[in-house]
Amino acid sequence: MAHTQLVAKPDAAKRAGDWLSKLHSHGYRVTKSRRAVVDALAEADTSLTAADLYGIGRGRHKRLGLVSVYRTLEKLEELGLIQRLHRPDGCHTYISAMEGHQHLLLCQSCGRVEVFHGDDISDLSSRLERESGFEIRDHWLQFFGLCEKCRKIDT
Amino acid sequence: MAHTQLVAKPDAAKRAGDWLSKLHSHGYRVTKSRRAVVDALAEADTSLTAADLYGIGRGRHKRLGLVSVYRTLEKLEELGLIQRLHRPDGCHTYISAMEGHQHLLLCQSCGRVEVFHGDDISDLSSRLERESGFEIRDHWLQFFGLCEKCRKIDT
DNA sequence: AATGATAATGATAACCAATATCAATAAAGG
DNA sequence: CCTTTATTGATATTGGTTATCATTATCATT
Repeated sequence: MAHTQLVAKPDAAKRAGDWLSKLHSHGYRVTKSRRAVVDALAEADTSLTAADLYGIGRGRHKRLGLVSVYRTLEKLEELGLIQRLHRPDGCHTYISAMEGHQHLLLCQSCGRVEVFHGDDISDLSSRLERESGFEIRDHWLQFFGLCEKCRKIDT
Repeated sequence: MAHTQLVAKPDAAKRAGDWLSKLHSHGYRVTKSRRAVVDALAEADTSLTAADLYGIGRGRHKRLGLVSVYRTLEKLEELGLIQRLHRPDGCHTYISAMEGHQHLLLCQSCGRVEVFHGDDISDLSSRLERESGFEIRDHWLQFFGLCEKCRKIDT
């Protein structure tokens, strides 16, 4: 197992621009609604729900509709630019996907997300395929807890 | 990492009896509705939704209501007798919890669930706590794919 | 076995995230 | 500038889950 390390997030403005050009290069139009959602999510350092993005996005584009938030997120996920997270209550939140599939550390209090590298589960995965006969297509590895700040606040 | 091994499920009738006595010993009453849900889930070899259990349970107890299914599942989970699983679409399914927290192998086609042992993520967990400052309280490790039967059927 | 306090039930309504509908609007290549 | 058509947003709808509440049934006590 390689050394585990936390990953620093790249610059938000650059990322937003990258996402918009990627949308454009795939035949999707760059609209004010999409700009608003992309900017909001690219700047975030926590995972956000569609409702969160709707609230933030309307600060930038007053006419923004909730449905457009969902549709934009759908496209961004399809292009592999963001990752949809599953919360224990069944709702979804979204974060930018830095490089392919990520393993995550989620704060149950403030929503902060840390991404980590260095855990190689491919050998576990292939062992399970051999022993179970399954063809493994996807996996989730997520840790839930309290981040450093929230540990101090929540006693 | 210890040797990974699949786990065989214990006898269904015994398990159902155990669950009912555990409910009783915790001050919960043993009703026909709860019997129906408990029996249905204890016999299952796949994960089931609340609606599934409602359908199966009504074969045993005609008056069974969907709400009682949810309430029974809530109690069983509270007592650590079953485990609630999170599907990518946000819905929930339920399986019997054999021994504490389980790591899972889920068939995306038929719902079959295999439990496996031998993956020790406690060292990964404690390493992440040191490096991130998080206090880790829970985790998910789930693999999704096709079981042996469904691989053959779905080409 | 009968009683009674109260946990549990189930029909119904309510809730909420997510999706479908559809006429009106705006992006972007020509 | 202009036309095509992808996109928008208000609204209605879906589907899983939870809340409400009068009625019923469990089970320790008698």
